[in-house]
Amino acid sequence: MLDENPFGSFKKECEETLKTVIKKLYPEFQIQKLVLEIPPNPQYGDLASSICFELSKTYKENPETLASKILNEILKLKFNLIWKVETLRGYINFFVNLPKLAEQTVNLAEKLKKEFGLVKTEKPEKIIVEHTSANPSGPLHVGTARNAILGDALARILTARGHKVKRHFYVDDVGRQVAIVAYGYRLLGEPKIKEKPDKWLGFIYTATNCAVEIKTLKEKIAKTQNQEELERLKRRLDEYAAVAVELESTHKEEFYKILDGVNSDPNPNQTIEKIIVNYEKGEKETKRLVRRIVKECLKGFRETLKKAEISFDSWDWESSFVWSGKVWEAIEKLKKTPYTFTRDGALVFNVQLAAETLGVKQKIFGESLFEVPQLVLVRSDGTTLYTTRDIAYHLKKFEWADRVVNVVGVEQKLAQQQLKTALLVLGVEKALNSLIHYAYELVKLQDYRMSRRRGKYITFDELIDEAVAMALNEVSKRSLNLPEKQKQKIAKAVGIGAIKYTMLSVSATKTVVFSWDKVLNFEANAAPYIQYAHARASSILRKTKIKPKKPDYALLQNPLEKQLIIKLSMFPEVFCEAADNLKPELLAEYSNSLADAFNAFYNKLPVLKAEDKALRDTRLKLVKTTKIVLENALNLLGIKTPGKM
RNA sequence: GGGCCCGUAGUCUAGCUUGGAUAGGACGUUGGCCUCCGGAGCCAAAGGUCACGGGUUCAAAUCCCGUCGGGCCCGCCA
Repeated sequence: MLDENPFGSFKKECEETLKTVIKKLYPEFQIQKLVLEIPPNPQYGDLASSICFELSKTYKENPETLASKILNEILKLKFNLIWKVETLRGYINFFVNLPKLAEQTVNLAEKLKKEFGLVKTEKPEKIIVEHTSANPSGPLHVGTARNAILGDALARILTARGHKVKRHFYVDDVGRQVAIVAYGYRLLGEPKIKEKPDKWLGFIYTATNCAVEIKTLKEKIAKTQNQEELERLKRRLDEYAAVAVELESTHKEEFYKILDGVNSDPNPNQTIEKIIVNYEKGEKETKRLVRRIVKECLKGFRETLKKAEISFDSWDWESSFVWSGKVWEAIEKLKKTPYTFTRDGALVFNVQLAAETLGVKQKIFGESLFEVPQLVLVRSDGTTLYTTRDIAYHLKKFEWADRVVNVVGVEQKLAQQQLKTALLVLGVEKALNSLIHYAYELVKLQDYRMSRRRGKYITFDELIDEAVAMALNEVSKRSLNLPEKQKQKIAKAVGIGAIKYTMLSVSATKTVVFSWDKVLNFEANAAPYIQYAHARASSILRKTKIKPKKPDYALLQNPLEKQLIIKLSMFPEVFCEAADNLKPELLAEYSNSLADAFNAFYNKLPVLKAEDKALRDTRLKLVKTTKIVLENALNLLGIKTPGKM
């Protein structure tokens, strides 16, 4: 691995050097940690250690004296990638042998090309990445887009690391939301679907839900005496009335048909529940209706995801785990443990007791002493709940997988913890460390909260279409002589790249406040900036037929060249860290800083018109390496790198 | 009531796991740069009580305790 990681080799050498010397001078000193860090200023070297501050505690000498003693010993050793070592104010500063580092990096990149930096793990695992898994009752929106983009990047990164990765989409077809759509669709007389199906079904969902809410709220208001409660109900009714006005304006005829249907139904909620129960039973007519709707919705999802170049290996239907009896098998097994009991006809899982008995309470739920809420597994009417079915699903996942990464919103944290506990009860021991909830925060809108129920959301389609249109406009301004088809291709790469970068560059634990301005401002967004750096590198390489034969890396003396070489040499390390810690944002940030280094280099130093041939050849090598690294890095994030833009 | 997450210039954001030298970057603002490989670019300037208060340490944005703001969860919803 070290041969494939130039900067890592340098770091390793610094570590070894320090260890050797400290062991010699202070044999009894236990090195706790030997962290080498990148100094704040290049004049302090390329890597530095503050170990002397640590030593000074034990040996009561001041760090500067210790540093010079250590330096004395270091200078007796032979170096490979280390060029020189200095001390300053107690720090030991290592300077890299730049020509050597450059040569190694460039040669590796030339040899490995698309594989450069993608260092393979020593312990390949079978990993399932479950992501997106949007409820099939309406279109993907900007929130699920964040999920899809994160999940897709994680899958790409883990695959590149040498793991066997499968991407799964969990189709949540069992449950209330889909049942509501089924109800509404039936009220409409099951018409042929004309527009994009997920969008159309999203309308039916919102309209039906709205009609049911209005009816239910009116009934409650008629019965309520409590003034405060009455006010609350009236406010909600007003909200849904507003939603109704909007729905009426888009699909008037259909909306009234649904409204009338719901109003003439003596008990709509009961009708919806009946759909849920019948579907779970696998009753023929309900099955036909629901499956039809969900299939249509998934068609819409696929179309959207295809535009974003996000694909899946498996679509796992929740219902299949119910019908195959797998859910009940799991329930029966849990029933036999001491951790379940019956309450008011429902089957309840005592998560707290199970976690404590298995000794995993702290590990799963943290240090605090709080009482873990119990989990209802089976309703008193005999139907199952989401998390129950998820248990069966995960038993299946772990039959194949060594590790399961679930890209699921942070609001489901408790459910994921309860799920993990259940799996441990059922004997899936690897779930303890290998069931990973990759939690991400929600995407919010500036003025209002997104709400599927109220039909207030920005769809992934709208987002893509707007961004691509905007990009096409920009491309047309700049590259007038390109054929239309190529312009469109570039616009797609730029527009979608901008969306993906926006989602990937913010840590998953932070809420994203969505604004059109942020995504569509290509000046501010880093994706077009990075792609531009890549296009410039490509342009240089396009313009020359020179195959640099005799580069001389000692000629690279300019700080801008140095900065670029160091950045390039760090790519394998950044990649490994991103992959092993599931941190795509590291690659986003890295790509941006590499583009910075390249753009600065490009602006100041001529490549093809360099002062002499050897220098030209050497710089050409750097350009080539930059192109390779930018491609590899962005590719891991699912972002394209067009040669022209 | 309990648990978890977030708080860094006017705005957005990195760094927090593993404490280290001058807190990186972007938008916006101000001022420069196309006889030179693509100006979606480059250079420079201004802008910070790292929410607040304690503590640990030679050293705290980073670790610990507390406070305040914002969010999420604690459903026979998903």
